[in-house]
Amino acid sequence: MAIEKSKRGGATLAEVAAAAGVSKMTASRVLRNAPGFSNQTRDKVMLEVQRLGYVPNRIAAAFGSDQTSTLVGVCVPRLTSDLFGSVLDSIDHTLSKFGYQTMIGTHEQSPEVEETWLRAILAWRPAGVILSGRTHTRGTIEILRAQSIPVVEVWNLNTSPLDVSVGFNHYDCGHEMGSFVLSKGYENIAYVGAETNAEGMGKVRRQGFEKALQNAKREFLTKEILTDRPSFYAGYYGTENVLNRTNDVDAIYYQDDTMAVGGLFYCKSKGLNVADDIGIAGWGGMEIASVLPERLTTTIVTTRALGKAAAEALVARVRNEPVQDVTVATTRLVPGNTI
Amino acid sequence: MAIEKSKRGGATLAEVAAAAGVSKMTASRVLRNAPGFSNQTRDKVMLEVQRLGYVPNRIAAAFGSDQTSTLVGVCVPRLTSDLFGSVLDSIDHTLSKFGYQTMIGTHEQSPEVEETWLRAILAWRPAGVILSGRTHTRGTIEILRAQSIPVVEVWNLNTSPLDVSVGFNHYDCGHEMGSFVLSKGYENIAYVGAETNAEGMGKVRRQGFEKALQNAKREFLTKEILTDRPSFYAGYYGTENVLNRTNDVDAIYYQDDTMAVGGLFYCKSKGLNVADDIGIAGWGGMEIASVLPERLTTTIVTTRALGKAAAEALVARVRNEPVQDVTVATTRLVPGNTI
DNA sequence: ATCAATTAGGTTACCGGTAACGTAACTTTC
DNA sequence: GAAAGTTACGTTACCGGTAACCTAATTGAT
Repeated sequence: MAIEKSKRGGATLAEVAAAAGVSKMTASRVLRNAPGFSNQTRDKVMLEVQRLGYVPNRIAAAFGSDQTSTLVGVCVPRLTSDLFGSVLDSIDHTLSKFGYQTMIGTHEQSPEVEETWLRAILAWRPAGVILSGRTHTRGTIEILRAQSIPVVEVWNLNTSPLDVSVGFNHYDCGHEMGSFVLSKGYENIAYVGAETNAEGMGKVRRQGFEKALQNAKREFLTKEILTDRPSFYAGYYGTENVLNRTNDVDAIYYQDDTMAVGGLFYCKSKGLNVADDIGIAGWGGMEIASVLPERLTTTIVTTRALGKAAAEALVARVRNEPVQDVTVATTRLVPGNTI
Repeated sequence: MAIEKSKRGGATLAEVAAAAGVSKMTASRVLRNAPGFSNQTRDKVMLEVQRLGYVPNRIAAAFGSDQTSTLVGVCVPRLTSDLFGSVLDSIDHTLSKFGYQTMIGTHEQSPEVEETWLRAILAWRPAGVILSGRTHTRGTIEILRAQSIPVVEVWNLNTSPLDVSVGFNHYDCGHEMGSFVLSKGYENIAYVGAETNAEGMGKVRRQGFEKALQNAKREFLTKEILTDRPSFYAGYYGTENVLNRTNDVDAIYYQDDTMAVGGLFYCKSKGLNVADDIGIAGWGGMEIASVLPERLTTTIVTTRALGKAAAEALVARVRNEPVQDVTVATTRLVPGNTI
């Protein structure tokens, strides 16, 4: 049974008000729980709302009020990632708890795609936007400034954010892991990552790691950065490339845990003894690690807390409440037995 | 540098029109590429659009036209799943190509949560909604019917859909896998799954599998259905429970590949010889399988094609073009060496 | 050359709420 | 007990586009 499309919707607020014997304005106040009506009036109005099956019209509401909606635009690199998925899920849950609706977009690390998305989203006069790009185009920055709209930059920690930033300190994550790997006696360390359109935060972690190497008068023996999105297979393949290139590598730092796990399986398939023959370190604390025989050395990140903090910061900005400019979400290096 | 919030936005269409020396209506026609203007006029208008940095106001547009927006609501079980993430990503890409914006929600298999989400979304007068719930509340069905809005039910194949259905035939997936596992000589088969609020489509696959067992005068030796969302560890733990319960099991059918992989690692950790001692079959064709030493026997599903088909079906419904009521997305049993 | 069809515009009214303001009845305060 | 709030409404105007309708000029066909 197909439902036919009809332009005319259901009851309007005016009809509800008329049926309840009050003015449109009073009915509006009841529905928004704005002050200025009695309990008796509320009951009358709500009865008619029920009886007529009134569905509020947020388009008209957004139009008629202050020209901003309860929509929030959220743009993440991609949806097929447990990490970003978890952040987005947490953002959406938190926002909806505050009465906002989430409009999504993906940019695959391309600032240009982010700008295109932003232009489309701004036409909806969102209450605010949450971005996750590492860098933004000049156009993105200009239109955000012109629209003077609350912006939360999430995922990466931006010390001079457009507006508010909630993120992980990727540099420190890399640096801490670099120091840790070195402290375990590894000397010839490679990096394996994957980037599609532009550099994501994996690069920053790599730079942090490199800094730790520099402090020990060392550098990456080799770097393998595939033109691909991070995945198990990308880690597998990248490791194959690295190990075919040189036999001297004794440890690999991976862009994230999916790639690390892929690399782990490549090493095992070649009969290498993980940790002894080759050390493996990842980032992200992904769930797969919980079932592997090896305990993966990685950095656990609090994605749900990050999403919640980002959404709460945005709501606070929208409400003109004081907000901390920069919030660091916690990360924790967890030594396993792969390093 | 924080951006201050201001209520007054930028230029309006009237200002653009005045600057270009035409009427509002003509400017509107240019921007929507509606017929009725000359090239010369378009150039004049577009010049002012650029110069004034005009951002179209879709809220006003939706309000002033036919009371439906270019918003589409999409509600999936959860965002932390490669499978659902991939479907959502594909839906979003396809919709945005057609000029629609995606508003998301998650229901965690709870029809009541889906209804709550739907009520909030309908206030935005979306062009249509895409649902993924296996069942809907009476309220959901009633308000969808009352609003007479295009609805695409996705993921599961619904032979009597509310409106349009695009999905996998989960029952056949299960039945096919059941027949396959039996054909390989396995006799004492267990099922391991995970459900949170309510039964998802895993149950339907299980029923299909059970039908195949019944045809061979058999049944599941035991079923382990955890109160959890499917995950690697849930599969690991569920397998532990099953194998602790009985020694007779010679194969396990899992709700999906994440659980199957978790189970695979449990079996290996106990020194079991996969395929010989215990067969393992999953569903979903998830990427992790590409790096495992074992080739997982599973059913590959075309999530991107599913999302694209669902979005295209929705757009066609919105445009009142003919749409097939029920579309089956392809699935393919891929024999590996774990069965 | 004349009439019909097409093209390029303009005019008017309206969508469904909400902000701002006004007002009458009731309550509190000194 | 009168002035000063407070409460519970109603009235008016307006948000920024678009549909529907109308007009004048141009083009095409017979």
